[in-house]
Amino acid sequence: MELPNHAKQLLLQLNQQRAKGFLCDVIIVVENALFRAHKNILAASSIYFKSLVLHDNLINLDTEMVNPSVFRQVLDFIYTGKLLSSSDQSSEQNFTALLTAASYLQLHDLAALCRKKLKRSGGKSLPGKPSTPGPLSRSRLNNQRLSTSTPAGSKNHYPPTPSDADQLQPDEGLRDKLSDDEMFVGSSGRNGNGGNGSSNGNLSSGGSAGEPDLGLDLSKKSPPSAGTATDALSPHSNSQESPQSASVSTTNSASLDDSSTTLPGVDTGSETMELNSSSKASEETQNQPDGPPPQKKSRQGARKNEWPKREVSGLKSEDHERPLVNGVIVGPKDGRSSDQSFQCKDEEEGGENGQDHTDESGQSDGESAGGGGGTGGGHHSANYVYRQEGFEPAFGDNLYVCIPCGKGFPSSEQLNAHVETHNEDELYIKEEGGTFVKEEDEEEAEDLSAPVGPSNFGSEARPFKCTVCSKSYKDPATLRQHEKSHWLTRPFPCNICGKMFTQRGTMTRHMRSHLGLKPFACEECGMRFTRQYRLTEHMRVHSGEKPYECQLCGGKFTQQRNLISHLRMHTSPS
DNA sequence: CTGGGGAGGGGGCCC
DNA sequence: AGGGCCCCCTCCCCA
Repeated sequence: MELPNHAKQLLLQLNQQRAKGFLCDVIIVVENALFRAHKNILAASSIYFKSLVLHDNLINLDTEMVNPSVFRQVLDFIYTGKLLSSSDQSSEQNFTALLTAASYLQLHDLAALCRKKLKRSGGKSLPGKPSTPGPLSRSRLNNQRLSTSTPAGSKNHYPPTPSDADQLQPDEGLRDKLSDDEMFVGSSGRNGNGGNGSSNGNLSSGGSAGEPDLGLDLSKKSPPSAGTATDALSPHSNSQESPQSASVSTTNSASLDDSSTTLPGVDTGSETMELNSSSKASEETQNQPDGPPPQKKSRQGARKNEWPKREVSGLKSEDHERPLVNGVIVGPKDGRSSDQSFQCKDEEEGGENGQDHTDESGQSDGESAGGGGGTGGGHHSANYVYRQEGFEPAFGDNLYVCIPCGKGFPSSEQLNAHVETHNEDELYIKEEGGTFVKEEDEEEAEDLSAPVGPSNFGSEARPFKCTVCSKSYKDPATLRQHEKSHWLTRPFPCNICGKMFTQRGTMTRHMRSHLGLKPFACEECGMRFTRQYRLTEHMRVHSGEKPYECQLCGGKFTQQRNLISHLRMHTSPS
């Protein structure tokens, strides 16, 4: 007995899950676009992927071999077995680029399809038989981010394979959607212009039309100096428009059960080439032993100049021994900052209690930040859930659901507005009995650290007082911002690891750390930093300035934090 | 081996 | 939204 459509339905489900980022456990970085996927699927489609995903949760692909647009098609193909080419993609160049990418990624079936297509269209410029990436290219391909820079100008040309570069033109058709401003921030090509200008208000807005439909764009600003392709990754945190779902633009929030539809995002009228079930190239390869293990990341080697030391917090390859839950490495690492479990946006997934992270928070050092949890139990009565904004396009209408009343809203703003109509008390973390357990702890911590009482910082008028902790603020916006720290559910999730934040800015900053985006460069030594403040601190290393002095021993320090830790030495009992 | 200092990095939070 | 600062963790180096 055999279920006729089993495989197809399964794939459909997987693809829908990919669209939502559900259970995705690997991120593929192509230039500055991120794609999430499932390791199993990738490993099943290519031995090359198989070797990559074995040890890494973050994979950088060679931008000379594949560009985001092409990779999107590739990923679609992997998940659907169909080659979807819309009108602007069916050009010969596109197939050539696809063929190059397929060869590079050892997607033999896809390569065969492309070759067939090119042959049919009389293409004369077939790139040679796919030369599987040998050890040489492999090492170059994998984790390219480890190199401190990409060849200048590389951002501007796609494919050229080493051997057929002359035949492969940069595919304008592919690039048309990828405006430099939107997609490339601070690549090496921008050196010298100080780059900051591009205030690409990237938090994009883009919406539909030119939206590159590539994963996350985390553009921040052009780095002041030499950048790398990886630098270019930039936060685009406006996840609202973020096209994470791009590759499979689900047309509605069809639940996972809804398997009856054809894949959303399949452009009607687009040409579809389907993979023959008989093709077996990949099958053969799958049975081969694993390829060489992906290159190990250098670990703290030359610390000074190893710039993306921690490309992906929580997704570091060293972490692969720790349990992986929904794409996020969990479990104790340093006992403090273990990532929270990926919080699935799906309503289907257990009502979002996504409170898994409470456990994590509980383990963490009890930092005062509201921690989204720590109240124990991991379940709370009031729960306002914001859909992960980055995936908004994938869900259609009413993506943001207010759990208590079940109403859906099309935007976080509307949900926010709605949430405020509820009794305020519901917004706060309560125990069953309604006491603010965590907050009490927080209060203490804050009181201890605060030189003055929480309600009177300084002498200026602070008329806006928090009803929970009685801190007061000058303006209502700040108060509202603060009050979010008391909310049960943090409204800003990281699209990559699912960690939740109370402030959007913190989340976007966090996202940059995933991507190793370091826009601030030291002119003296070239060292790069994620934040201006860090650069400022760092510059004291060069200037020799040590503004922080210990009143007890006269010791001087370049950084305040080191003075503080020094002071602890004086005050500690031992 | 250990303790202290220097420094990179992350998150929280206020402005 | 972004800047700036605080706090914490961690790693490396060195005495």
